[in-house]
Amino acid sequence: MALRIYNTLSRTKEEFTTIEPGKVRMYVCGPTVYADAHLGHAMSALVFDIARRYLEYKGYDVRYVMNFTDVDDKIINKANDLGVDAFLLAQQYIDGYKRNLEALNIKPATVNPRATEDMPQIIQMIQQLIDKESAYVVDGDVYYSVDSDEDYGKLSGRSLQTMNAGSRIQVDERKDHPMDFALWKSAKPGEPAWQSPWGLGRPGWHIECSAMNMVHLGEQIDIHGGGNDLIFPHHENEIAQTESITGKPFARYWMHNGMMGLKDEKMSKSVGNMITIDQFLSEHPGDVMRLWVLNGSYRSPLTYNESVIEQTTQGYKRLLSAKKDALPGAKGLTDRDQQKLAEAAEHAREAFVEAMDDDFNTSLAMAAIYELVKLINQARADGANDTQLGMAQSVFNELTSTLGLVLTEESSQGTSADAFIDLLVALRRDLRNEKNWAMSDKIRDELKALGVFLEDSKDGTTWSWES
RNA sequence: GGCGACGUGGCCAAGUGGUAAGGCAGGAGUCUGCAAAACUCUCAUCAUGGGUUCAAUUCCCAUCGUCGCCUCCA
Repeated sequence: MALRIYNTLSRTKEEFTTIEPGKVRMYVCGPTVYADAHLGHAMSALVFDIARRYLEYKGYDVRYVMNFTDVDDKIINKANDLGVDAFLLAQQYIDGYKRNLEALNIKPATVNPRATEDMPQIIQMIQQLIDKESAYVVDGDVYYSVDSDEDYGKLSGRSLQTMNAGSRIQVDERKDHPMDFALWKSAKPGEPAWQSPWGLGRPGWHIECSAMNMVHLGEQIDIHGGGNDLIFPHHENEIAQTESITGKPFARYWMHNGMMGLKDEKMSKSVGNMITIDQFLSEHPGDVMRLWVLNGSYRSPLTYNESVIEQTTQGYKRLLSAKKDALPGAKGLTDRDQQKLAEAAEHAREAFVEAMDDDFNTSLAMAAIYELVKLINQARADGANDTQLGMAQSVFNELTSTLGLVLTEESSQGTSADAFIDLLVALRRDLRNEKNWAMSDKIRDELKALGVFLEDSKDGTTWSWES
């Protein structure tokens, strides 16, 4: 069964093949680092982490590049306001973002380039564009000429004729065409600047990504990802720049995730309606964020609200239930039932793969996992022993970890408390034997208030730290 | 104004030309001293109006509504 990916370029699902057999060159647009990252960034990072993990599960060797845009008006303005160095300010947010990604169990990228560290390649590419007459210099600024590119607009489905540039912002009179965009901006006082053939200045946003792709992945890549708000103009312009230079198709598959919304509006730094990743993770496990993304389609928008997070948390607890041990008095399944369990687990794996192969249909893949949860819990209720459960649980672990779920219970904050809890549970057992329900319930309630969760069964009591 | 996406049960959300996965919540049971968990059973005709078809939620058109992009943005 072959993996199919929805390609924004063709607006259809296409069978996935790579430039180099067994290897995937993948680039994902990372954030502009001038503020704490919010849930929209988390969504995007999770979507592509899941895609990457699945590609690796399929046996691909993935070279995964996620950049940081670290030179930009907003960073410069903020650094100037604070009176700090822009490069260091960016570094601070980069560090914070990396901590966020780690907390969300997002695998580290193979490389995290930052634009200011690939300046020679940026300048070289601009020069190549000028040499090919795809770009022109005006007073120390360099612009890309959209008229030089006959298929400009192919990603976003826009034609130059129908685009009404300048309808909302003023067009710079010095540009040949209103849609021409800056490759290089001459330095203004108080801005970081680099020496170039056109004088001191700094690069435009779009050329940075083209250059980082070139340096870290080469002229042609397999997958280029990012939020769908980047389709135009950012990715359109990346294509124009890179293909004008190489004359070859740039990325084979363009993948775009849907936007994160908050109260019927896109969550964004500029609108100010955002929940930061830090805020979210202070109240919820990282798995809940990931599960929320997995519940839907990566190309569709996601709208934040408390009740959906609550629902997701319940689903998360259900997943956790599959990992529990056999019941204390488990007698073991018959060989026949054990065989049926093994077959059902295998079936779940097949359903999972089939779902993921269809453009990463995580919603369907989760349905397969929930089926497996039910099977495991049924088997446990039917008396399966740990070995028998373990066979199905290993499939469960394989599938959930492919999606990047961690699913480890918050274990004891300090193991030193465990002995005391065991002692209380033992005392409570005696109270229950004496049918002292009032005292035993009191212990259970008060432990719960402390975050310790007791569950009684006819074979004894188990306890865990509640998350 | 242009381009694109979407509208499925109380909520989240897959999906298909032949009468609708999964999760949460709800209802009824099993188990249990109780609670919790788990398990069993139960809960929709797919925005509206037309059209094509033997048959449409799935295709086409229109209407209404929502969202994204066209400006920095994951």
